[in-house]
Amino acid sequence: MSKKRPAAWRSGCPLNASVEMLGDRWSLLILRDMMVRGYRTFKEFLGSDEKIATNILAERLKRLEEYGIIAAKRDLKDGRKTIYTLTAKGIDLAPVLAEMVLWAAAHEKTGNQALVRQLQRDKEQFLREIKKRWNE
Amino acid sequence: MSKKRPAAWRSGCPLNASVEMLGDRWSLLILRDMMVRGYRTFKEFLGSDEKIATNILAERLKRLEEYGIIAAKRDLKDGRKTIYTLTAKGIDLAPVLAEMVLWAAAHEKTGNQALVRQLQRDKEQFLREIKKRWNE
DNA sequence: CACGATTACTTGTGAAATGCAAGTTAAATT
DNA sequence: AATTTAACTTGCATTTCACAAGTAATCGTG
Repeated sequence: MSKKRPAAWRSGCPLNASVEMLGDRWSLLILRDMMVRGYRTFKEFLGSDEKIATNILAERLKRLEEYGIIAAKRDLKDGRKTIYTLTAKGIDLAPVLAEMVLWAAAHEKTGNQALVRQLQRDKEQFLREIKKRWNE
Repeated sequence: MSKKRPAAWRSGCPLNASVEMLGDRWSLLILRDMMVRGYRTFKEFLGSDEKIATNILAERLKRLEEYGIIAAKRDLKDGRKTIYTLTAKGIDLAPVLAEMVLWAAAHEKTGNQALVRQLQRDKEQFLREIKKRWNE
């Protein structure tokens, strides 16, 4: 029942650690939703374009929390809701997401041009804004 | 038998495109091996620390080629070998890998400190060197 | 306070991906 | 000609994923 994380990484390479934490088809999209769109609840994540299944979303949120990338706490105003937030570790993923967005936008036909142009114009400022927003 | 790539992405978001191409536990490690270590053959990839299985490696190489991230050609000196190289699209992934390495190194206990320090000292020069090396 | 709606999950089940071991083919080396 | 090497392929057990349905706690409304 309870999933165990591996006690140690497959190798000591930092890239391997990243891949073991984030190398799947959903984790980075959840973080995008938090970072760029300001999503914070289960239901909001479910509403994203990619249509994640509820059991997968629940499992990924738990994983990300175990890895210290996000934090979960009850909503004080509405006890049904869980509020998910980025930790410092999670906020530090912004440059990774930014580079992945720029790469795909440069080589594939993609939408979301507002975000892409903003990144192309001034990536550093974009990253500063995300940090600032989350440190409030 | 023959795997079909999805005709269209799950969504138009560029991050989703990146995740669909690279969001698994092996693709980025193969690219790391090419980019950082200079590996170019099936056997070299097999020798990496993370111990990929031969069928998975074959499938991933095919995928990466289909996506235009790497190119495969026969070795003219040794007809048994296939030489895998990065395309321009593949070389452009260097910033993504660099940010993932820096992130993991900042938040996890990892090895490969030589690479990490080099990136921390001067990421831009590191990226220039990779480009230069691959454009020869 | 009863009752329907909402939120965040959990469970069941079939399909697909993964991992391991072994086998195959073509080309080079001895 | 026989052996070795490189790059796969195949078979099979295990794990993960995806879809649909169900459930428990909490909330808003009459």
